[in-house]
Amino acid sequence: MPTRREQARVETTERILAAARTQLAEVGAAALSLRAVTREVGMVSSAVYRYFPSRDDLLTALIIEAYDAVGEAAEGADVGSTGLERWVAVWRAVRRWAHAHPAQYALIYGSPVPGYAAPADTLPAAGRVAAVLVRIAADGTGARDDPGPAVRNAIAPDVLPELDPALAPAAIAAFTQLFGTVGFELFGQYKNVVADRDVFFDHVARTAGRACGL
Amino acid sequence: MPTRREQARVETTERILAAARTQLAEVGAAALSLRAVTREVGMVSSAVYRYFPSRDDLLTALIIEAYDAVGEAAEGADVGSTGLERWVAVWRAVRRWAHAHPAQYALIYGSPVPGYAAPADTLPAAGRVAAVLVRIAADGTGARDDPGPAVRNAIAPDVLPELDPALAPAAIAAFTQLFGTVGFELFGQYKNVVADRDVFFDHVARTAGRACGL
DNA sequence: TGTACATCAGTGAACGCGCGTTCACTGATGTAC
DNA sequence: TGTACATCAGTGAACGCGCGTTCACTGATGTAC
Repeated sequence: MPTRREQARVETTERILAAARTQLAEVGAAALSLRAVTREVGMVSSAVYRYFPSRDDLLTALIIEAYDAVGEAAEGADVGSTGLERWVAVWRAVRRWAHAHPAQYALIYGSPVPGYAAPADTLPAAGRVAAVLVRIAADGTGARDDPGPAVRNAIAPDVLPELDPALAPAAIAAFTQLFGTVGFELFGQYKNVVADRDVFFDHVARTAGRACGL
Repeated sequence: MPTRREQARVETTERILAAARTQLAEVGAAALSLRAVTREVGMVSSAVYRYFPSRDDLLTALIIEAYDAVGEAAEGADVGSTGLERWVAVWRAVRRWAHAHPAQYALIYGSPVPGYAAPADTLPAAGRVAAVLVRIAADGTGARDDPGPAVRNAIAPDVLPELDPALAPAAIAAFTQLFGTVGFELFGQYKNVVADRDVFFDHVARTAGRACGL
């Protein structure tokens, strides 16, 4: 059973992270300020150091949180359908999450925060969406054309062990296309270019899925 | 004939922009500081206001500069070959420019600077790379499959007047794929995933080109 | 060509502001006997 | 169950720092006559 202290610590940590998320949405990662966060929480600025040893550690926590959140969204959408339907459902879930949390999306898939180097702790969480897509592609039954040994060997060995090596380049290209499309939409590059983004996105998703043998 | 004053003004403006580019590479757009820029130029901080009315105007100038620079790189590569070769040459030029100028790339294709709204002045420069790609696709002779009226209508009208409407969705997806791939490479998402990025990139470029009827 | 005035680049001081982090402290909570 | 001590969350003051922008000024450059 957790002591009162342990309980309070968990709660306060969550309050700090929530305030940090709000700050993130308002001013972005580069301008995220510990003082503003603690002000919002209602504690004195130095108190945050009882929870996070520095600003960078708070950023790292936010990054892991965000990766886990998209990852969960993707995993949660991977139920109840098969093949191309299943693939499109996951794409849509990622997109929906991004639209609901643009600042967190920018934090993990946008330009890196200068002067901040993400530690290795973020890597497992970062791979969750890709893992879902690869799992779906691995179950595919459609046509797949082998890009040849040169391209196959361009992919890091052991990165997608469950997947037919001939499919790996297409899978990584699809992964890139997913985040590229969502990012362009979110960051305003489709202004005056793509009118109906739902339809366009679904089209891109299906095209990428077919290229992955679905 | 320009007066000494006019000449000096042009030179000083260029020195300020050059210092701003250096700053951009060091600390990123969000942290770019007028004081640091003027320090590097060797003038007093208030002097910059003779050249740019505010920090945001300096940022705008940097953005337009960057769009023009990639645009020029793309246009400069669009010579001496045809079809898929020509397409791949332009892709490579964009990638090469991005690798040479990662901070400027992040400024225009990365997450937007919070609190900064790009004015309409940036739009013409922003379209140059896309214009080159569309020109190449319009000359294509390969197979093209029509995605159907629903998807065709998802594209904003008049955005690509020179292009077969059946090709427009593929062209925009290709455009997205180009900047998505370059961005992922630059921002570290391919770490431990793509080993030979030259080969992978060329493969993606060719695949996208074929999808655009090349 | 020379003079009188207007323009404008750059200076230096000042404004009010916010930042990350350290440190000695108080008082509440938890633990061992 | 009660007491003595240890742990630790949060305080408040301070550190040294950098920021964007304004303003009155000096002195060089340009223009009109």
